[in-house]
Amino acid sequence: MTDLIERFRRYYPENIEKARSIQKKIADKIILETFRGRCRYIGGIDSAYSNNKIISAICVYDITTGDVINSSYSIVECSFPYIPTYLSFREVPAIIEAFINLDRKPDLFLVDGHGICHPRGVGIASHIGVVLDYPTIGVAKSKLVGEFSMPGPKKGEFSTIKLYGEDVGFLYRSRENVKPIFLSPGNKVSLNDIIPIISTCINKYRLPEPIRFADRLAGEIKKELV
DNA sequence: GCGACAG
DNA sequence: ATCTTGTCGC
Repeated sequence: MTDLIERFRRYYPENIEKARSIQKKIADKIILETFRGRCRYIGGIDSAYSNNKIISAICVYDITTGDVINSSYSIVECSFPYIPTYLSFREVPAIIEAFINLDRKPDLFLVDGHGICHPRGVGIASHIGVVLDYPTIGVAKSKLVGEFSMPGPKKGEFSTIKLYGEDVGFLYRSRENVKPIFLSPGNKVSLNDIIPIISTCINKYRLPEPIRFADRLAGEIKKELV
């Protein structure tokens, strides 16, 4: 816990100018090894905004029952503007606080946004994965960078996303005839791990269940805020 | 210089 | 992300 706070501070810039060098330090810490742990409780992380506040929510989903066994959230004043490729500095403070508020920690996290599919290999899922020292997978709804072709129209079809000539993720058709989602490793998982893991928590919707629940929770908190 | 650009 | 009603389609 004190380690967590320490890592959070070490990787948080004092100003926008230092954000880029911080990202490079985080990138050096990313581990892309095969995930060996249990994969039953999957956490979903998503954020919502209200005025100048960020509401981050976490829901822990049990893939064997389909239930959310625990959840938490935090409300934090925005301390960083939204700048493409620097999204994580805006949301990480609130996410860390929500994580601290979470009683039952999951086996890994699904984060709303990209992982290593990022210009410097440090999307929000990777940033959070390094700060929490946790396995994370990035699940984004739209493109940031990379080259790819569209996957087939059937559920489960996918294509590879390349960046600087290397494979960094997948475009995954999570539901028939629906716009595919962008998947990439965040931290402590390999490229080959992510589709099998994601498929265990996709039901009848485009986004995986843990993220859908987190999205809904953040939205509810936002409503009660007024 | 021009276009692209997670949430 | 957010502002927003109805509406077309499975």
